[in-house]
Amino acid sequence: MLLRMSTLFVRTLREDPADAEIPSHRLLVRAGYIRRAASGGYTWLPLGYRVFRNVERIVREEMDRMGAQEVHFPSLLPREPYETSGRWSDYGDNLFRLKDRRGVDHLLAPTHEEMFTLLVKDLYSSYKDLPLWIYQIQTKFRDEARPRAGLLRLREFVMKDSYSFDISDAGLDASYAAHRAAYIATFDRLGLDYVIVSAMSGAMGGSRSEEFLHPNEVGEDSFVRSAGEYAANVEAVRTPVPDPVPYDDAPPAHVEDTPETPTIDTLVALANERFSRGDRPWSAGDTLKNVLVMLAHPDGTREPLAIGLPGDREVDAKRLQAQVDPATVQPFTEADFTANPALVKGYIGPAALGEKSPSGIRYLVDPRVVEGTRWLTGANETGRHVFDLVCGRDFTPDGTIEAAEIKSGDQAPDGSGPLELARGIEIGHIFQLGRKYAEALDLQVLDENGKLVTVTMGSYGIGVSRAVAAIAESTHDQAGLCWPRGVAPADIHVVAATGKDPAVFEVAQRLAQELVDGGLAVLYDDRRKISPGVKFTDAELIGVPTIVTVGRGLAQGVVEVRDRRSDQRTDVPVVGAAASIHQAIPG
RNA sequence: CGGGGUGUGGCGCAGCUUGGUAGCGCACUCGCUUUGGGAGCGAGGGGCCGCAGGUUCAAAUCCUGUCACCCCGACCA
Repeated sequence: MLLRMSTLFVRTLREDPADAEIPSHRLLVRAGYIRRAASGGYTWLPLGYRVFRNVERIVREEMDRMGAQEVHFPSLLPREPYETSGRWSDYGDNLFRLKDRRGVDHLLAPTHEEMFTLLVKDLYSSYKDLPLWIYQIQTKFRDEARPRAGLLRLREFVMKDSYSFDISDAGLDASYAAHRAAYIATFDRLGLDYVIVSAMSGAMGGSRSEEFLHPNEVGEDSFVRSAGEYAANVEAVRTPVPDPVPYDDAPPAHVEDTPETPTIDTLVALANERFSRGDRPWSAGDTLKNVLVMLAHPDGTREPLAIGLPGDREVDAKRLQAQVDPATVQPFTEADFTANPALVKGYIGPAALGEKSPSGIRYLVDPRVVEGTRWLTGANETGRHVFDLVCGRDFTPDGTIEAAEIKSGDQAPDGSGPLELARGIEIGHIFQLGRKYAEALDLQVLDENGKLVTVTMGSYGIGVSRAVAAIAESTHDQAGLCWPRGVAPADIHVVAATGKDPAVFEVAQRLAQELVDGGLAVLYDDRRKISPGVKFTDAELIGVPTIVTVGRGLAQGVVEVRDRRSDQRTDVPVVGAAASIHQAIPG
């Protein structure tokens, strides 16, 4: 394949586009790979589409290699299956809904669980047909509230989604493991770093779910990892539970006047001023903060919930939400306080909380609040707090909840050391769906005893367009893009480093053609009247892994071969140059 | 949905405060020169100033409304 710069449909930009902030977005636009066509929608230009197709090809090859079979669904789908599964409404505003000319509802598919399930139901009815792994590489539509960062979050994007169908839980485990291995192989080939983090699996719980995150500060997913093996989505982090503390020697709880202390900060300051203790000053971690929220359940009922946590931590809204799903968390309003007179805002203490308390409000505490721990907390009277309130002696919560924020330095639950917080781009997600869709859509097969059993499923996604952005994000440098071999738009970029000398063009042209004949994809800068400087900067911006410069070296009978990433340069003789260049390229 | 910001040629921007019929750099076209690190000179083409109302003799500029886009947050396989 020979691409000539003189005719290639591309225009490189000298300046960064104003709306691009992150490197992949900036450089993909500047180098002429993509153009914005809509909010959350990008056009692939020839260079970009070549990269896209390379990524797609690698994903496809690894899916085929594991034994999955490719199918292809429409994106425009009827409402009915999604109505049956509940997702027509559950998916919320992110679902693109539309009507046809007869007023019939349709949607643009955000994922295809329903259709895959129905397809299998349509064709298969025996355990002998399973396991089955099928996948597609498809355009997906999601009406994202806020598309952002170029290709990172789109409203129309390409995803590889595959689905496994098994008769048993053990079979699902095996299908899941097979996908996990295929994903590892895929991302390794793409040259993308990743961490595999355990993820929350939503309302059903219990099922296994892991995300492949490419660690990068522009990513939208927060995760934690330890120096050891441990890595997890922030929502999925379990707090190590401390051992109970003996409290025989603990003084009895005592209520003190603490005027004007509605916040943790003011309380700690006052405690140190008036109630200083010998061994160490009071700190936020000595206090027990009680936060109220209102849960809205899917059936429309509302339930107040009190969360007790050490005063040096905030409630993490995402972690809390993940814990209470499918209910949603709403703020506790002034009206709610009025409706619960037992709650004294700013001075709420355990005595007023709990299902057996006067308020009847369910009271869940952070796992660190174990038996024997003693706390400085609200006394349920304005301007008063209680000291030395011992958990298990003076109050008993209704249970624990993982809602406190994770802090860098917290211990990993598996004992592998302190956690570090990081950001990542979600490039893959594997998920044991279980029987949710099979039950909703009635996918059953006969087992070996002739009995109907419900099939268990897994779903597995790779964001193809997002992977392009992630690769650009992780490989670029100051001068431009810097593609790994395998996804680059070409193998070799041949630069005729002059605007006029016909001999240079002749040699460059011949060399480019020889490389093409050898099976390589070559981008050849054959532009006349373009100064060498421009060609060099363009080559660096475009980021083909090997740049061959034909120019003044010709006088000595050599051309320069340069590695884009390391900038290492070698002169090779013109005679036999194609062969030696080809040989030097791995793969 | 909350907060912030921006809409002027393909791209990046100035002009707006203080109304007078649109400008700069890059890119593009033509000519001459130049040719190993975003060349020089000269001559050109291209913009109903996001849209709709209003004020005014006159609106890119002032007023009202509206739309779009970007960033932060909320939300989100």
